[in-house]
Amino acid sequence: MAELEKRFDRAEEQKIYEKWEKSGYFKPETNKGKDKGEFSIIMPPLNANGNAHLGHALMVTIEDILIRYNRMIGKETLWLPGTDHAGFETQVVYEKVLEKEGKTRFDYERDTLYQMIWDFTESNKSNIKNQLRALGSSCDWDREKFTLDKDIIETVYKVFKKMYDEGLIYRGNRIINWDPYHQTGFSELEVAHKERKTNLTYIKYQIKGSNSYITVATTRPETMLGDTAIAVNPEDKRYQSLIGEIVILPIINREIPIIADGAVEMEFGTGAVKVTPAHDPLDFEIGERHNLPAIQVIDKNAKMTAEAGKDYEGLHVKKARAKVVETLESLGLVEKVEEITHNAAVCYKCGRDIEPLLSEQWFIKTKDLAKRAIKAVEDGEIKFVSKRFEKIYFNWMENLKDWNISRQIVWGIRIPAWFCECGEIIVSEGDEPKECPKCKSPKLTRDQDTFDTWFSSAQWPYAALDWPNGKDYKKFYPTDVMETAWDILIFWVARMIMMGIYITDNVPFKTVYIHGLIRDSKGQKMSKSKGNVINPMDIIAGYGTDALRFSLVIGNAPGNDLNFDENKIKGNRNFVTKLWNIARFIQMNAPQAKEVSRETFTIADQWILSELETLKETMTKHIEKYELHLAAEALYDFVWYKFADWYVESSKYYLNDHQTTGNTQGVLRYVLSETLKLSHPFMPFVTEAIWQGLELSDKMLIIEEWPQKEYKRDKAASDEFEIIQGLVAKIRNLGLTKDDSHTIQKKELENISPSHIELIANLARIKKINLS
RNA sequence: GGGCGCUUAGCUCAGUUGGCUAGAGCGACUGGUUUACACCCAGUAGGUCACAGGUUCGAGUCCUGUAGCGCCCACCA
Repeated sequence: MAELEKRFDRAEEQKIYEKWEKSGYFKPETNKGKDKGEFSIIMPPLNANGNAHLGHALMVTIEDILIRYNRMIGKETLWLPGTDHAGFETQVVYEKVLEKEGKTRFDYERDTLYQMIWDFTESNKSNIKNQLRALGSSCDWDREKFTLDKDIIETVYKVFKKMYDEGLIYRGNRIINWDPYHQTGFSELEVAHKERKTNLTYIKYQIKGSNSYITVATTRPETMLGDTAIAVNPEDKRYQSLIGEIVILPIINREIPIIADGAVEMEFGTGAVKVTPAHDPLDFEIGERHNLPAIQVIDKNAKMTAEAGKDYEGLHVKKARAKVVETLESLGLVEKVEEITHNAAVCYKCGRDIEPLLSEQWFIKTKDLAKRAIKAVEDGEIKFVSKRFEKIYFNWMENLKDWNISRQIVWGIRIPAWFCECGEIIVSEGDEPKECPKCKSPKLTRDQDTFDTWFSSAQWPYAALDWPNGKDYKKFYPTDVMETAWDILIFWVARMIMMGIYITDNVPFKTVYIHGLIRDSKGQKMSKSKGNVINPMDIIAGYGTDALRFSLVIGNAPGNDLNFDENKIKGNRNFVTKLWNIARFIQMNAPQAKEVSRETFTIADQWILSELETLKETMTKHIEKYELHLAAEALYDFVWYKFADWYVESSKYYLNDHQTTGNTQGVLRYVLSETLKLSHPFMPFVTEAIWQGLELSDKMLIIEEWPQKEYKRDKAASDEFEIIQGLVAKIRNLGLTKDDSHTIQKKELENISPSHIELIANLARIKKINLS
């Protein structure tokens, strides 16, 4: 047996990890035949476009704790790792790489660009996987998946076709959020809103056949070139008589009707609104209800089209806006201009303006999918930790819109649809179609677009498990826990629930554990631009993985954001060292396994064993309830303030008495080994290192059994030991030295056996206690 | 406009279904080189649990309202 070093060497962590990985214990097969059931977690696929951050560290820590605990319980435990191509996100990252070389993505052919991003992604993947290893992730790397794996794409295609055939997916020319800078459409979720001051222009439209006008207010005067109606609220008394009248659209001189629609707010502006179905989401809806034509006056580069008239064609919207206002003013049609603050739609990544415009895209009808997804949570088939996230989930699901799943980018899963000249759309889940089934023409062009990344990640739970026939799918679906951060609750979790139920007729997971965001010490979000990002690998290098993991978990209630504080890490590094030193003490003083005899337990033995039983119960209960922060706290308290401070201290006295030496050694080793098992999910490295260093068994700690109830408590003995602790503390605070003696009154020793007076003197580090 | 949180010791936060004198870590202060550990040991101080009502034998915990802070969603053109 090699002697433990003075300090736990962080470099050992890597070796321990290699041993584990080589052993195959990360695989569910480790517990095959134990008949304790299954436990599974699919790891949220990591974006393969950068390095691991502290959020990943938190995710891995929580999941790894659950996995290691369940593995020790004896369940067949699957933790499936994966990476995500992260379509648009990765493209944005990669565009920055290109920018440094003075290029843009439009400088490359589709296939070349795809290959370049592929290579970029591959190198990131291997980095990030090594970072997960450094964090101690005991996931089954042989089952790793990538969202662009062949089998995943096949699943995505199969599902797309099924949804198309069943009418849940349709292609439509609808208003979408277009990003002229990135040249792609977005779903509602990728649009951010920025408060901004802007002019609200009041424009007069002449009513046909009269000299009177109706005034509308708009922040986007240039879109008036595409107006096809004026709308007022049907309840609005001011405009009752005008409904059905025709107005002359200035500049263009188009005749458009005044219509009534309930969506119009009477309080805003003049209560009359210009309707531009092609360039405003609300107007689009009004247009649909009233069968209004949609005239596209803005193109995908945010420039005016020919429809806007030759005076405006080619002008950028901002220039066109100024020109329209100028022209209207010269015609005397601008009533007034007010400055207002409103929320402008911008790209969530770069903050540039979003242009709502008409575009052919693929949409998912979400209404029915949402209904079932809501019910599953209402019925408790899926539970959220913490429960408050259910409210957010419901709030969003009840207001869902159809989901635009097509993106005009190269990096992603290409949509398997072909268009024929005859107008037919062919969706194929497999090979490229040879000819149009309708007109038999062989001239088919494939859709250029790719899927929204979330369309594939929404399918992750069943796709990664090889739905529908895979062995893992049959055994582990639905998974037990989906663990992720709250900021992708609706992007991802909600959509997985919808897709999972639709495809498998079963929920994709039973519990959703939501963790918080990690902020800097001042509570600010970490971001590259602020320069306050902390790299978990630096923390690991400085303090060790165990200290980092423990710090991320202790005192952090599920779902709450966490302010990262290096002092906390330091404190928990000290805790790791504490455990290490307990082990060193035991190695020196109880080097061999010893049988214990229960009949001759000392009060200290009784006390620590009783406390240990309590700890086992407490920790098990907390972990089962996903209260990892409380489990960690109980562990910390036991190891430091009970085991180290009192039991190890009193063992110094008992080890010197040959009558109690053997039992004390046995109990020291026993309590240590049980403590290591209980600590292992939280601090896997140091515990395994001690376990093997002290040769506590011939198995690795990672596959030891989670501690079960073992000792019956002797309450009287434990109580007595606690009274002694109080007494000792009091005496120690008197500032006596080892040569002093101290006199105490007999009545203070009421519940203490006289045989323990020497123990008290010993713990108090004084020579002798006299009684008076 | 709708929704969700937060407000507990100087700082960062716990506090499970309402139940003993409200806890931890860090910091501060007092004392201690004790044969595992100064990345240590024994202690001390510090809180009208944001505020105001209510329910209850009992409220940090449940209800109502107020204030401050934060976040999410949303079609004020």
